[in-house]
Amino acid sequence: MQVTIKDIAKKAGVSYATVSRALNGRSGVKEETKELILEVAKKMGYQPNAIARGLVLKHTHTLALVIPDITNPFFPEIARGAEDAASLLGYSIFLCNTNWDTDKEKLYLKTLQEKRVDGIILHPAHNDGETHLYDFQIPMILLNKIPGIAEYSSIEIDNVRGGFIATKHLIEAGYKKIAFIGGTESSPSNAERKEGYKLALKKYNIPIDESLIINGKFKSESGYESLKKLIDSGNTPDAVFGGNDVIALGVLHCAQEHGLRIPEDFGIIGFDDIPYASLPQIQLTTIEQPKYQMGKRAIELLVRVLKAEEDSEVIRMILEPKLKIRKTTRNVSRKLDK
Amino acid sequence: MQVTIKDIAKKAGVSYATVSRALNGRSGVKEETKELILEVAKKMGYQPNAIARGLVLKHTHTLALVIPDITNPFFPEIARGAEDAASLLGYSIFLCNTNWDTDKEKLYLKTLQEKRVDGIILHPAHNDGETHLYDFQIPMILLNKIPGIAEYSSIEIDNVRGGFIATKHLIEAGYKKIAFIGGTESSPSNAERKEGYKLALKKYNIPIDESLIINGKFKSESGYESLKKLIDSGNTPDAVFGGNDVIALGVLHCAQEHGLRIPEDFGIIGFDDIPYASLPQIQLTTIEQPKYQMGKRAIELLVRVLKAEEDSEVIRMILEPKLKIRKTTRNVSRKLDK
DNA sequence: TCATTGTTTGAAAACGATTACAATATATAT
DNA sequence: ATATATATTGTAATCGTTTTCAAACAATGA
Repeated sequence: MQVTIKDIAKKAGVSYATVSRALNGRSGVKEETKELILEVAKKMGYQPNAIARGLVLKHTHTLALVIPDITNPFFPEIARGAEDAASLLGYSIFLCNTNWDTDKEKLYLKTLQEKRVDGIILHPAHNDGETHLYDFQIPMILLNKIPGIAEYSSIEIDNVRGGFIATKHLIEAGYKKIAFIGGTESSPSNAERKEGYKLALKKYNIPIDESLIINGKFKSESGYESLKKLIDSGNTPDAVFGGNDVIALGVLHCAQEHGLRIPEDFGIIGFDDIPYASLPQIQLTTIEQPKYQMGKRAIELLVRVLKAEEDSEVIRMILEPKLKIRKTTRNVSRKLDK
Repeated sequence: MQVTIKDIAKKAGVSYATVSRALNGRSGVKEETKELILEVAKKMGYQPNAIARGLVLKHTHTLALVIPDITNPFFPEIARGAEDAASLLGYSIFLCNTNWDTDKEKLYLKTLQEKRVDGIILHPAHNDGETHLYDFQIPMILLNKIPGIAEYSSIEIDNVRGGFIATKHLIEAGYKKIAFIGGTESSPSNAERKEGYKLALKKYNIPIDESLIINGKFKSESGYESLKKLIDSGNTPDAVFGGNDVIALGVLHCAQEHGLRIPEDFGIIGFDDIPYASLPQIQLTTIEQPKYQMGKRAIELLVRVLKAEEDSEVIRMILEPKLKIRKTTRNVSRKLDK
């Protein structure tokens, strides 16, 4: 049925050890024999069996990408970056959606261990209670750090800085009453972005008004509701920094419904730069996360630790967030022109 | 290093055949011994080696999803549907992006063969020149049929019907001059949607005006340009059926820029129902493809043929497109109310 | 010609599981 | 107690590779 190395050996009249050597380009095979073997292999349609090879070599050239949900617009680009890098380096990738469920995450990690993947890149479902990560056998790098688990390398972006830049942009564009509408309070990235927000206000000597800081969920509806509450209570801000783009989109929707003129009287900035944000009909100003790069770098880092003989040290790679000015905030330079 | 079945056998004082039997719940092991073995295995932290198992069993419980580009908003839901179904059935999934490149597709198919995946679900990069699919060894099911390759089962949607429904909706909403702005002319799905468009016009005795049928690319810019040309040449339609949502979005953008009142004076319908379409700021009327279902069904079908002993026959599963009326077309029922 | 060296090759063990078959232990019937 | 059937266990082959070690061969120099 399946053509094996032995079949080739028989037909070529050599031992299968020689065939293996020839096929893998090992030295110590006469050029002549090698050519013969290669030809026979081709003629017979030989397909090496990676399973058998994996068994003896103890690696599979397979990696896994474990993320919450590929359907979330934040992840496809990461996945793409990861896959491009992996395929370039000769690795295949398992895609695993945890659906933000720690139990499913555990389960996946278990199967991945059984399937002997060489390494894993994981975006944890939650940032707490990830105790199952402690005694983990397989090299792993984290997207988003988990506070308290120091043993894994990670790729992160500087959320504090991102929050700072976002708020600074709003201030420089002349907005005065700037609200922060965030996601889950327990999420570290949310906390960090908020910290950046406060930092910027402080730097420009703007008092921090806690009534303008709202925690909700990383959902569009949450952004919508939060702004609505602010407006209904007569506490309408003239700009908001959304904890992520999805929230900002909800905010935008609400603002539009209330007839606020954007960006003239009301500015909105998000975070992530998901594909939606750049749609001509949306044009959301936001902080870009280098998503493709995150995926790519994560794989490259992972492969580097795989190749390293000794236990490599823990590395934290911090990527820079970048301001993308579009149409939901006043353009600073235009303002300066006046 | 790694705990094997032999280690367990030694510690439990039995042969490793018995261990294997106990671990796999095979009959013919005394309850007592079985419990002992299970306990020892647990205590030693045994992780079965799927590679070794795969070698003898000749299956890997691994599938692959080969698609053009996970970054394209059409695919994440398919991927999610596929993965959910697969994980429920005990399979893992390789994610492979061909980037619309037949060579890369070929290469992936080769590695997947070497890695001995049990089956593949493939959305071909192109619908022609896929000759490498002919002598393929591994069970495969196609997303989108390839004309002329009859040997594979496939999951499709009825594009002709989708095109028909879309156009019918436009007609019933009272639009008179309906253009079709399509994607790549060579793409079968495009041709089929166009056919549905013509069918609907015929049914309502509307003459087909070839100047209102435009072929371009499946890109937003293409939709934008195509409508612009129509407008510039004084041939402005009062509605357009876009070959897919991305095109329709480009059309929408152009229409908005030209101050056309949507949906009062100008109607737009797309195809696919990508996530963008339902954004509150967009609200594009469209034809929904059951993307999640497509992924799910594809996996289920694939697994069914894997489990079937005999060569199962070729199955074509045709899914139904569904009209999603949103805000870029007049609502039919409202019109009827008058 | 013979020892010495370097190249090619082959035999066999190993990777970690499953399973057919044989062997042993236990239970049942006479 | 003996023969027979049944339940439990062990031995060894197998899956398709890679690789160590030793054997065979060819080439070189004395």
